[in-house]
Order: sequence, then C-alpha cells, then structure tokens
Amino acid sequence: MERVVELAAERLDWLFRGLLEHWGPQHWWPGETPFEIMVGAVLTQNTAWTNVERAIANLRRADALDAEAIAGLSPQALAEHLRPAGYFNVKARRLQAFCRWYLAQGGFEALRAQPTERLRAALLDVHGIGPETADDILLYAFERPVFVVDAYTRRLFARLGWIPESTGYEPLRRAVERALGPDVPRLNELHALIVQQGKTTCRPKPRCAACVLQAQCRHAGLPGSDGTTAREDR
DNA sequence: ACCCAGGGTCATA
DNA sequence: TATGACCATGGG
Repeated sequence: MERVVELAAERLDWLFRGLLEHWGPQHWWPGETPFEIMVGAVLTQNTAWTNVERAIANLRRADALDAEAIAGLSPQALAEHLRPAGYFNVKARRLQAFCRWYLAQGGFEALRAQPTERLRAALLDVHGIGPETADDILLYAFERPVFVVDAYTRRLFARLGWIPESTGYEPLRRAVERALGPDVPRLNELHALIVQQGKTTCRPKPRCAACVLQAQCRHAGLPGSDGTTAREDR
C-alpha cells in the first residue's frame, strides 16, 4: 500500500500524446467558477456528471450556488436540491461541512494564499473530502500541480500492466507527478483524457478493438477484451 | 433487469 | 491495515 511505484516518464509521455491525439483537448473542469468546481468535485463522488449538472442547476435556480447560501439552508432543503446527484443526504452534509470550512478559512482568496501541501491537508480534514476530491479541488479550482487518481486511472494503468490493481492512492499519485513534473496544464489534461478513455473505451467491459493504446497494452486480446464475452474476472 | 457512474465514511476482524 | 456495507439517482 505504501510501496513506491515507478512510472517511466516516457511511458506517461506516450500515454498523454496518444490520448490527446485521439480525443483532442478536453477543456476541463466543467464549471464556471472555482467555487462551482469545488461543489462539483463533492457532488461527482461515485456519480455520473450528468446527474451532478442537474443538482448544480437546481442550486443556481434557487440562487444558492455560493458558500453562504449552502451553509444557511436546512439539510433537508439542500438535500432536495441535490437529489438528482444521488446520495443526497450524504452529500448535503458533506457540502455543508465544506462550505462552513470554506467560510471559516476566509474564502477563495485566503485559501489561495496557502501552500499546496498545507491546503491539501486542510481539505482532507473536512468531513467528506477524501484524496480524490481534495486533488480535484487543488488541480481544477486552485490550479496546483497535483495529479488526480481515480478508478479509471487505476483500471487503465493496471490493464496496461504498469501497476498492480491494488496500488494505493498516494504512491500512484506521486509516481505520475514525478514522471510528468509540476505542469498544471498537462496534469489537468491527462486526468481529463483518462476519464474520457475510461468512459468510452477502457470500460469495465473493455472495448479493446477500438482502443488507441491496444498495441502497447497487455490487456488487449485477453478474454472479454472485445466486450462480447464476460468480464475477465469471471 | 441489470450494470455502472470522475468516492468516502464507518464498523468490524 | 484491510475488507465490506452503506449511501441513491439516472442513463445505457
């Protein structure tokens, strides 16, 4: 879990270039302001983005897309707005915990003055903010040079044969950051491209025949890799 | 009628 | 420290 993971820089370059050429720039994060990006980061936990958009639209329609309004709503009223995003009771509590913290810290400008590691630790102390949500916020709202590891990343890298499926969050994050360097636009684009690849091609039932990476992927050609048979674990 | 989605917390062994 | 239950809507 805490073993150091090694990822050669040229492998990451190859991945980045291949995905970028195939999919084009992804223009992430979908969100208009840093605060909206942070709200989206919480709401998208284990949830399809289309559902998150509905919840954010509800907040906007209620003129409640700011920290004071969200913190001031009753948990029940907030949960109603969040309903389309799923887990609405859980997320209402998490969003209010986040907004109370955000206001107590003095808002965006005050937070932006903090060094990345300190900000990251503070985010992780907020109830409902785990490593991925914290890194979403750091990268896409505060434009800090961190890599966001998600389920797509782990699945893709494991199928490529680069890491064991069980690799922990921090070792994987460090490995990618080491290989890519502190390049915010590239860290932004790589995560976005991996999500695109994971949603369309490197799915739970992979579509290896349509995959730009198949020539270098250990998984291509395995049972189930054409998506017509059962998953490889059955 | 399934399976899945840009996770995190909490209880248990 | 590591696994498992739980949270819940909406699209394919």
